[in-house]
Amino acid sequence: MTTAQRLPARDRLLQAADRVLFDRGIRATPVDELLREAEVSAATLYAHFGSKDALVAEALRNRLADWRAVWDQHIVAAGDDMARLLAVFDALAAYRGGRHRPARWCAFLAAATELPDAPDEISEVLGADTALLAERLLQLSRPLAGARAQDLADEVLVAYSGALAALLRGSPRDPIQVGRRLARTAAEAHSRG
Amino acid sequence: MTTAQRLPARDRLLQAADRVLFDRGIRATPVDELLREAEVSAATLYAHFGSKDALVAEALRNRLADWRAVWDQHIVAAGDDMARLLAVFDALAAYRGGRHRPARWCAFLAAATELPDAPDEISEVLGADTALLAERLLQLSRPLAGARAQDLADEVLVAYSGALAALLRGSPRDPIQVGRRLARTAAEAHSRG
DNA sequence: GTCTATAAGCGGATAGAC
DNA sequence: GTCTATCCGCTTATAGAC
Repeated sequence: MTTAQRLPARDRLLQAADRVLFDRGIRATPVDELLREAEVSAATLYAHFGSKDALVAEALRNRLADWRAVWDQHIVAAGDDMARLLAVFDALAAYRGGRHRPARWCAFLAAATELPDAPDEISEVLGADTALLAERLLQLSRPLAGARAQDLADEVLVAYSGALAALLRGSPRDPIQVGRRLARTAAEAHSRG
Repeated sequence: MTTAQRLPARDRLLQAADRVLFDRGIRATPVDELLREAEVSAATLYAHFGSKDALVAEALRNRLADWRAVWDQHIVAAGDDMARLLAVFDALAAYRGGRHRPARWCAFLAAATELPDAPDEISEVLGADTALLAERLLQLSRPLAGARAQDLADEVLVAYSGALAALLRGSPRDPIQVGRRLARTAAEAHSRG
């Protein structure tokens, strides 16, 4: 183990952004708080990113990459078609229990709500998250639902989004498991034809 | 038909708030825009409500009352237990097609995200919406799922929240119908025991 | 060259005075 | 109803430290 290294300012900023922004709220978090958390000066932030929005966008892109990787792992580890489809819920639970401080609900949907007039750079990340979900769920639905794969994929996307929104709501207690149940039942119904 | 009456300033403010706030965003809408929309002066707003937050809270309370009424009607009009449980989705579709300008997704969940440090007055309305949903869905689940009514109610709440979140996401195309399907399948599964 | 500290500009939003 | 004070948040300028 080498001595503890201090990360460069840019990385400290991204870490602080990921830690604070999606937990306490993007608009609710002033730049000064990020600067304090990251122990970085304002000049450095604007030298590296140019704006708060650009820092938000980069933090979201990193989060999407991490989420995709976690989801990948859970798909690979799954044993059959049903488990592969439901892996999105296990991945979500794992992601939220992992090294990130869990967002209050969903960083991408929160950004969409909090920043309705956000620069394209930001709305593109939500679009990319949604596209990733829609495409993968469709692929994973095919072996289970055949010609009705699109219907099943839509249903799982709604169940997944519902788990996230229910986290924000605070009810039911364990929305990710509830969403998973919902998705499993839908998949079984389509399998029976 | 009598001559068109000009509503009092307080009502014009509440109408403008309902029209603009939940469509364009609560924080994204400056007070000045509400004043222009309502054709009211700032002094009047602060005389009646005291703050923007208080106006938001009142607009949310009105919205919850209207939503409850629409849901009521759809439950009463429903023909059997299954239709009564699924009425929440038909009511949602009707509410969004009704006299309100539809919110971008959900006024209550949006308020929760946009105003994480909101005064109690505001978070209470989200709590009331969630409590209304949870209690009613549990009652409506009993005839269909018996001892497992709580599980079914949780599932419908997640499907409902997912329909709303999917509106924000922009995918799938018709999330309310997808949520309804999800809920129906869940209910059928519980009915078969 | 990278980063810090400080300060100040500036627009926008809330609130209250007149 | 108009006008204004005040505050707050984002951004930039300046000057200097490691």
